[in-house]
Amino acid sequence: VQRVFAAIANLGYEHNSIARSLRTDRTQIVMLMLPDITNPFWPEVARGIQDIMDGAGYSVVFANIDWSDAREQEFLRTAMRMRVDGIFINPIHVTEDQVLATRIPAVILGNRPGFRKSDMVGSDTEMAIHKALEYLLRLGHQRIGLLLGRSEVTSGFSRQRSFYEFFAKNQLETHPELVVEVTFDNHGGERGMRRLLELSEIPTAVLASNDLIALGALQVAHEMGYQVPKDVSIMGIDDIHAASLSIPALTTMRKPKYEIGQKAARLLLERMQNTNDSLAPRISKCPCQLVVRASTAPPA
Amino acid sequence: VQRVFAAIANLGYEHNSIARSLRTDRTQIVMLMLPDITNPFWPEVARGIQDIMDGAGYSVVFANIDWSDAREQEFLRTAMRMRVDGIFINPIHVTEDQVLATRIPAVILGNRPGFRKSDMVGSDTEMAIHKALEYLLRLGHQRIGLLLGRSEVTSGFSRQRSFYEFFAKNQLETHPELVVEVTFDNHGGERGMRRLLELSEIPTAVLASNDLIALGALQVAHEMGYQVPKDVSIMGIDDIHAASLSIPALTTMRKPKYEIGQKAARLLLERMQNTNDSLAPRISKCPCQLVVRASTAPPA
DNA sequence: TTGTAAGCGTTATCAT
DNA sequence: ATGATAACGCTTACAA
Repeated sequence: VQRVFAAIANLGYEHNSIARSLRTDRTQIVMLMLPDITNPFWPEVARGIQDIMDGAGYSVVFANIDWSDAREQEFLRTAMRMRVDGIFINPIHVTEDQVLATRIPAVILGNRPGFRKSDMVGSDTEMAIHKALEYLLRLGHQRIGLLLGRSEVTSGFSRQRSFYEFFAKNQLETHPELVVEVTFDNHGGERGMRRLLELSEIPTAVLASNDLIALGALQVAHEMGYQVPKDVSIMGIDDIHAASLSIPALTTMRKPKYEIGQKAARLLLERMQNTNDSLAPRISKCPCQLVVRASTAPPA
Repeated sequence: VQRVFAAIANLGYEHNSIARSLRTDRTQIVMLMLPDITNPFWPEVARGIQDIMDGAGYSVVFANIDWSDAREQEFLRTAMRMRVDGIFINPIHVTEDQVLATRIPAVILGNRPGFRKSDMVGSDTEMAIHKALEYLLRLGHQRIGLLLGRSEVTSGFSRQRSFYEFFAKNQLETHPELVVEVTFDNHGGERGMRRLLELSEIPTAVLASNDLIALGALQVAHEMGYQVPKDVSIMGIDDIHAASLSIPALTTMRKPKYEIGQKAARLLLERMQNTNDSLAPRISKCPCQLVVRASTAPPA
């Protein structure tokens, strides 16, 4: 018997998980669908997911959607074909019905008001914006610009609403010309900041929807001869790695990326266990944390 | 018959690729094994790989090794268990024999002298260093520091050799104290740069093994009150996205990341077709390109 | 052309 | 306990 085992080991035999999957209808594979693997925000949540899923015996497979509608649809079908046991998705074009139609347990990454029957884990964007504006106000800023990331997804709008809510609550006057809608990357930040700095009266501080945008804004401010934070403060949201490397280093609201990943993984594991049981959908919004670095200061 | 098809479509039926794989012994899945999904270098080569593999009907699965020996071994076994049709790997601890033992067609990403029987596609590091040093020399720099990324892998050593070769060829005197070995991340760059700037006579230019290191160095130079590039020039290698966002933007050697991915994918496809045929191992080193930005200038 | 049956490597079930 | 056998859903080879 021992010799048989030895022989088995020597021949490099690996259990055929294909056959097992055919029999058990479980693949021990989950798919993580992301709009853009290039965005430095995701790798860390991916790591949180992986660390939990690994422990539960699952392999995590990444799908790179690249903001494409067709690819997102296609990967949803691929997930069905592969018979993956679960899905993590930051949905862009896809609707909740389409996700549910796969009949694969899924957890939504991010805030998607349209997904009411699904587990969802994101960060508390409203709170992040509130805290950020509060901080800028405390520094003495009154004239605050907003570089508002905008995509097909609704989160852009909710950010805008948070912004106006805060202004109303603090009895500050709003300046519509200080709110600029931009794409979610650094090009958007560059274009948006250029517009803000071409105003006759520029803002004393600028808050961006994410760090990529803020970094683009920083770059443009520098090019146009403005000193940050002396002439204008700039602040981001996310706390991606690059935010600590810029000069000046970026003040930002840190999202608990790793924890988001962990929490999502735990939700999916539960969901996969209670298969026929109708577990109520849970949504969790992780709190953000102010990280003060060098890109913000009191107005001149 | 049409009604049957309609019913099939409505029920969201997807072909069971598990059963097919069991029968055909092909999964149409390839695995991409990376040491650190967080490093902004990889996403773009991943995209090159995906675009080609997608076209050939393969799904690309990412494995995040996280620099861990155990995980690397484990994922190699997972690849066998999953019966993936091919592997892309940037190997860290794993030997060529271990990869060959899986009997899965593989392409090596990067330069690994130890892998003599495998297809390999990386960038021409020697040439990159040569071109970089040549450029700094042309600017008038004589006293050049080197922040040498160091890992278990041998590429660090070959970079060091390129460095000394270049100095010998140009009859420049070498200063051993100007060569500092650091880890491959921005912390390494910070620590290394601090050491260089604490020397009684600091270098007029610093070349780093990658952009992450260079960005860390930039940060420290700024903290310690040195102006870049006036007081000291800093240069990186890779041209990651963040390199264009730093202030000053980083001069660097651009590696053709997307093309590397494409070429690797094409090699793997060939290798998977000529299964029993003994195709000779091909190694390709993609040329790097100088990208001049704002972090380099003639010495004061 | 159309249809039938064997077989892929497991796991689960049912006898022994 | 131990061992034989059916079944998972597909592909393919062969028969009608």
